[in-house]
Amino acid sequence: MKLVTWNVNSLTARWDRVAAWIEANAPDVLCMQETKQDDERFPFKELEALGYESAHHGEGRWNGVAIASRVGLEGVRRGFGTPEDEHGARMIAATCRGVDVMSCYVPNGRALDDPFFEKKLAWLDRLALDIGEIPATRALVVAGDFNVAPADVDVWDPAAFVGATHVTPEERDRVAAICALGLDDVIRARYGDEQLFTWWDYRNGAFHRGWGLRIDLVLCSKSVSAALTDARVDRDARKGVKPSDHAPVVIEFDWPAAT
DNA sequence: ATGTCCCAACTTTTGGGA
Repeated sequence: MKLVTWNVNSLTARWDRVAAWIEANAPDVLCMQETKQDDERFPFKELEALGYESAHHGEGRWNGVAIASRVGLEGVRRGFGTPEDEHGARMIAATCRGVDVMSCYVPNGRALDDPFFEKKLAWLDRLALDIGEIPATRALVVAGDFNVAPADVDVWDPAAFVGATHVTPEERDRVAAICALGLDDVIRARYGDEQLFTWWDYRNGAFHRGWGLRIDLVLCSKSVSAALTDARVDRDARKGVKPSDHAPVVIEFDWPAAT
């Protein structure tokens, strides 16, 4: 099974590229963030023509998350059903061939002294509560744009981020707490100390200068990570005409798992 | 330090957000 997470930065602006990427890569499950559109514009029919059923949690101009699947899509849940939902359409969950999948767009936080930073922390706390205890038999993948670089190796220049969001102990502790529920950051587990990024600012030629962050994560429960056969970042998708500022993160795992 | 992109609207230019 091939599962992908990709912050597309407007599915309206990105549809041609996303469609071409789907055709070239044939994911079984595609989690998207920042669709930036309402259900009226969401390409349900176009995705269906490509073989996917999809579920969207959108709000229009901002945010918006989706899951497209060609291996089933059951038990769709939009948002947490708690006050943290006021921070926007940022979480959608569904079960795809027995794997519980969450597509998340964590609030950016803006700046350390901005009220939105505390809301970001609260949102991450809510995500941890929503995940809760993970039974050993449960297959769960929590994927998306976390807007947190889990460690300094995930930052092109840690000195440039002193005093900024995405790198603080408060944010990193919360991501670590989510992993401590029983989820593996499978890219980091696979690449050791190697530096690799999933996001590069549009400004300043950041992509070509290698100024990036690894903020898009795929966190897998033990039953999934034990079946993992590949995990990678499709950096090439950040190249070319009208790219998203994020690259897709791709994982593959044997599923149903070998017994 | 801020050179880009995307969206909406009091829309052809500006402001907000990332």
